[in-house]
Amino acid sequence: MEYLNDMALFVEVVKARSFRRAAETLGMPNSTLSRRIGLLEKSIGLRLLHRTTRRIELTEAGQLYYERSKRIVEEARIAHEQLGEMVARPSGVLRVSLPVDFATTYLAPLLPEFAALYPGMTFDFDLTPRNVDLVAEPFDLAIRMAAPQTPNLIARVIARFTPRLYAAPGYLERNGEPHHPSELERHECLTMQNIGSWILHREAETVEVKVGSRFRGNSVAMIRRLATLEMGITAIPERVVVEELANGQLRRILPEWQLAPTSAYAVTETRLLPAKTQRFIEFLRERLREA
Amino acid sequence: MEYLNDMALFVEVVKARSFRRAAETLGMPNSTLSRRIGLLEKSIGLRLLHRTTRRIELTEAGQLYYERSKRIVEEARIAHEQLGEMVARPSGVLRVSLPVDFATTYLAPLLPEFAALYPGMTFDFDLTPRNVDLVAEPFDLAIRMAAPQTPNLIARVIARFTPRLYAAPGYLERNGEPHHPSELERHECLTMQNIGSWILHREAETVEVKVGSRFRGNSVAMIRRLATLEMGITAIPERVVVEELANGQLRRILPEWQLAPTSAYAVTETRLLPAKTQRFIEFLRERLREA
DNA sequence: GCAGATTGCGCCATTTTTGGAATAATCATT
DNA sequence: AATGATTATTCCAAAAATGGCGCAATCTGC
Repeated sequence: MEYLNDMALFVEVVKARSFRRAAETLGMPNSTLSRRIGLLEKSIGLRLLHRTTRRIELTEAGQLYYERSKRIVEEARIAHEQLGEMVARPSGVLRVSLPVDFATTYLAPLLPEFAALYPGMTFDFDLTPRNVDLVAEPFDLAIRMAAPQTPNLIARVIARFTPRLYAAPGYLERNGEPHHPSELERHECLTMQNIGSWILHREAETVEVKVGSRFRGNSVAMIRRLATLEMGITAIPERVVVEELANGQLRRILPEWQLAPTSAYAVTETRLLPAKTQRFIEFLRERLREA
Repeated sequence: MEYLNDMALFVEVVKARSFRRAAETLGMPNSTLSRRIGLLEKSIGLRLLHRTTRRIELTEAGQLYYERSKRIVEEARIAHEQLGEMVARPSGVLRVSLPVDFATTYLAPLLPEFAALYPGMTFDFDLTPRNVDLVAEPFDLAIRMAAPQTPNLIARVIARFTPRLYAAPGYLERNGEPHHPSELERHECLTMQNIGSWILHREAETVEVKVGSRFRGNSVAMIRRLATLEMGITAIPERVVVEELANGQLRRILPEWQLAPTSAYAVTETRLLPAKTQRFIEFLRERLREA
């Protein structure tokens, strides 16, 4: 079963009708070519071509073998070219698993442009909080808000978020506006699940404050809604609340302070990705570098 | 263009749904298999299968590649099996170039049996005294009465002839019967072209006698005919004149003496022969060992 | 004819590939 | 949860393939 490469060499020799020319087009020394063909013949126990130094002629067996081989080699070449196209030209269905919030806030606005860029692509988004199994399920890509600790998964940062603090004017009127992070501990701080404290930065200064409230959720949209409903202070990237800021539903507080940046990751099972996936990640990185 | 073998390995891995099992059926260490598949993936720039240590799953690219590859590999396997059959089961046309005398005297009687042995074979005999070019002309085999001095031609002895001396009774009556080789010089000795002397053996004794006559020919049949027509003494293998001996046309003389054996050769362009040629040579060697 | 050019093949130092053992990682079972 | 079994991958010494080079043989242009 180790004769398949030699088959391709044989086809090339027959096509070129010469060892030397075949070796040239193949980019290999003719000593190698000659030996490989000789070994192929020995392995099947038949001489495939009569050779003089000036001319080569197919034997009966060689004729038969060539007729079959050239088709086989050609088909193999096509199969590889097709794969090559997958690497070069984005097409087909891109299956992405990603969090709802990321999809609606960050991805959705970018999609029309990306889709227009690559007309051959279609999209299949699975908006789910769970961490899908990239190996078992047919996803090309997952977007995660935290780097996966699983080994043999490749994670690339596609966006860095710097959450800042926002609250509804009504909430601030009722509870007062904090002027230093330390004051946050006595406020309602709307946080995502599993978050116990905020680490706040101002220039080189860093303050960690324990935060908490009666409301927690795993949805940024939910947190934001709670904030506009004057339920508390939230730490959230600016882009998420740009509309609420514009119409006055929310107002930034402690404007000199910001939280430690968090990142969004494009997670894949491998680095050897088809073009559709590569371009998508590339595009997101470019557009979301500093979100 | 060096990925064709790896394609076969990939197909095997997919079929076995496991590297280990595939390596087993392929008879290779799984370390090699793993590395080869990995290199294949790297060379095309796409991952073909998602692997955990427990399960193998095709990627989209892998699925596509497998669909194409399995057909290609299967066809290649069939092509090789077909060649294998050419080695194993003799079939097709056997083209032989051989001398007329060998054909009529030695080969013809054997042909019915050989032809019956291999019904798939047909025969094309070219009876010619010239030395055909085995490389340029489509002959599978040439039978020669002398070893070719050309290199890169393979000659196998298929028969050894021990010529003995015969003459027609009428000739002997007229010219007397010699009782020692030395007497031959004054006889009409019918020889093949280019033969100047006979080397005669009796036990360990050797005598060389200059021979010659008014008749020479390159045909044994011609020489034999001249002998029966009482034109002289001839040195010829017994089998050639068995009929003439039986009906008294010829008689053996100097019965204790015989000429140096000569050989008939099966000459081919290579040792890598299809079954039809191999079996033919084999058959001739068996039946003509001591002619 | 004859000389130069071309071609296939054998030889051997060098590079590449291989294969067994160790390692990492996953799944089933307790 | 933890253990044990199974499996893919990595590492490194050993084996194999490679590729200039020279040789022998042949063909082409003069």
